Amino acid sequence: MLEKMCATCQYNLSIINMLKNELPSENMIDNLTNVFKVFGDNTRLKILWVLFDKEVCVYDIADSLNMSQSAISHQLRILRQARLVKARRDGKNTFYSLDDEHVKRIIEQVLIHISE
Amino acid sequence: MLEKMCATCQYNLSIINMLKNELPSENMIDNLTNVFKVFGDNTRLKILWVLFDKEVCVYDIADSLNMSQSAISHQLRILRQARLVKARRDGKNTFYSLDDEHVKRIIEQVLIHISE
DNA sequence: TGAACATATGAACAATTGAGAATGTTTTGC
DNA sequence: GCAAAACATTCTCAATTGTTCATATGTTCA
Repeated sequence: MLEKMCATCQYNLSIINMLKNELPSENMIDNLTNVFKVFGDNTRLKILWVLFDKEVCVYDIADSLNMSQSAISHQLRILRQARLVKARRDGKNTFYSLDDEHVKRIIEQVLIHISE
Repeated sequence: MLEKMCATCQYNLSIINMLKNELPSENMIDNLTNVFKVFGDNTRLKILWVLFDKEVCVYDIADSLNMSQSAISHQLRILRQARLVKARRDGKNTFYSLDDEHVKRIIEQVLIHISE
């Protein structure tokens, strides 16, 4: 299946190859685990899922997950700080969406892992 | 940069595209977050880093991370249960290595995310 | 301006988690 | 068989984390 890698794959691999021979700094490890910790919560992962292909306001996220507005708002702040989602205010509503394509790619890789 | 995706990239994207339109089951979410939780700890991430390109026994992992054998063993069990590392006994030693290439790919994606 | 709606924040509490200490289990060499 | 080496496991405690409840902030419109 891996006959020939495209530029994207090669670029990605090069990043990890650069680092594989030495332990990264404690700071780099912190940055990495902090991102993983943000993904490691059911509520946050569901929020990301809701935002996969559309922009949604806080109330609608809470509604579709059947949770309180407060709980969702708290988690959205954590997701925002990790730069996984971005917010856009429109009148009384704040609409959230994924900050970049990496979010999908990260979840994608874990999905591939558990589906084997 | 994304001129044309290779088979690997397309396969990967197809997995997430399949799922994006509906909330996954609670069970699927649990499986996903459990993997993220395992990655979300400094000690475990460093262990994975040590194992990136070689097989290492418990004592040597503890030594290179300057931590107790007990702490390392504890985390290795969690990594084993998540199928991120595998163990091979050779006499008195147990050698650990990454269970598959996904481990690298998962960390790789997060590295790409934080390096932007 | 003030009521109504949408969202954010703070404090408190319960649940989870990582590390250390002590102990248990396997394996090797004598 | 026994001692030593290499790991694994159990228990406990301190620290972190997610949720709820109450309250604050911000926005629109009459």
